[in-house]
Amino acid sequence: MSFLPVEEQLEVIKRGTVEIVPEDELVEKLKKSKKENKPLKIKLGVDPTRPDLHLGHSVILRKMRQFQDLGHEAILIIGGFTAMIGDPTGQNKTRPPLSMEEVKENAQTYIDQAKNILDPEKLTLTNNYDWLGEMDFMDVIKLTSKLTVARMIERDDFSKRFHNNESISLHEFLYPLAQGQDSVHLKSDVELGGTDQKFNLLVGRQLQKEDGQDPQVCLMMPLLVGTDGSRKMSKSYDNYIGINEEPNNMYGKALSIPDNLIYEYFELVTDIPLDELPAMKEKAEKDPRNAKHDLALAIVKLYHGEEAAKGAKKHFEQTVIKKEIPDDAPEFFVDVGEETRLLDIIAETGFSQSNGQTKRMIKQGGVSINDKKVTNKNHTVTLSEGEEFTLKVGKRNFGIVKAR
RNA sequence: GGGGAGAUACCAAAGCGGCCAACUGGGGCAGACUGUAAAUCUGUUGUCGUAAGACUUCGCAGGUUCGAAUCCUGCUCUCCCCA
Repeated sequence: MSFLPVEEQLEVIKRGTVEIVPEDELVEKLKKSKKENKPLKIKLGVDPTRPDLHLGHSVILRKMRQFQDLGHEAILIIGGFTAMIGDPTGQNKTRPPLSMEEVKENAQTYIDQAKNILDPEKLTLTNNYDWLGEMDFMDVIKLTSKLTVARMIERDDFSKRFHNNESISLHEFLYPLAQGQDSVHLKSDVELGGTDQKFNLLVGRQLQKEDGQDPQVCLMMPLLVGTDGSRKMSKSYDNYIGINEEPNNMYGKALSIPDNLIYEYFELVTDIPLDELPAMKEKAEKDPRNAKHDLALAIVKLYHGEEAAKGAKKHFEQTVIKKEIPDDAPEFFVDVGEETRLLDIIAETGFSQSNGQTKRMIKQGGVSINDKKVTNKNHTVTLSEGEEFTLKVGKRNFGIVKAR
């Protein structure tokens, strides 16, 4: 295949990118690749510890996809070996190491999900266990001699933990070296990572240089801010939008982001064309309400298709804006003529964690039957043949209860 | 190797023999409001029970006591200082 002009490639590559270190080397590599008609090796290491991918992960995976579309070679490294060490990056705690079995399982789920974003046909998959597992103690010691302790504790998260009197296990220091060794092994041209990975990516550069290789270019993507608008998107903060999430949830969550994030999301997690971005930016400022609906629609469409996206929009309008019962409310059944406690019905639906919580919600006016608030926590219902009612529990749990 | 400090509910952090299911903040949940599942304000926040109440929870295992998150013993883990 023939490559696009370097300028055009660069434009795509720089979409949403925070930093390219160093940019001129990237330009050189692109020129050379075009001239020799040889794709660049784009490396992305992933940790198979958290199998549920969300939009935060998608930022980097999408960048990887863009490189694929430009004709370069995407190499996904499953950190099988490194996961068994436990990556400390961005954590304030030591991560528990995983077993071989868990790694395999997680890696598979990861890949299955990543294939929603990457082009599986053009993807090279590797596992760093294959080469890191081969190293003997001497090799490891030689590797450690290439970085000083002072340099190591420069790293943001290490220095924070160090100053907060939190534990840092020695093996965690080996993580950046292991990751860097991956680059040496693969002779990667570019490594992708979040801004929190900068240190690790730079170690890769250094090790490649020492090995006499042309060092990789480090490309940092921003950490996507989560739906809470303040912290990075993460499962543990519960501010994430999962890529496997149900369309309705996905849509609603997308709408809950603060207005000032609308544009960023367009740029980083949707595929709207580059030349439409400026118009979106303007819309996000002038008409945030509609821009956000466009965004939610675009996101759901990306993972579930157009139909589902429209359905999610409708669902949202019904339940949240008009506060009506959605078309797709699940059904529950009670026995005909049997006096049944509402408490038990709700327990059946799974809308509440415990009877205590249900009682609390009733007390606070969070439960209604046919749009009428239930005030008595011992409320009972008796349905005759063919009778039914709509049940609302909390903000967004709807159900239809029928006699059986 | 020696000395010291600490481990409390989802997180942070009070409590230091009964009034503790445990102050407070964050988070969560609910209500009001809103273009929104945002922001704000208010309420609420172990499980079971109609209720009275019962049960489980304060690192783990035992013990003292009428009674322990609080006292004692052992264990595990973490941090600091010295070597």
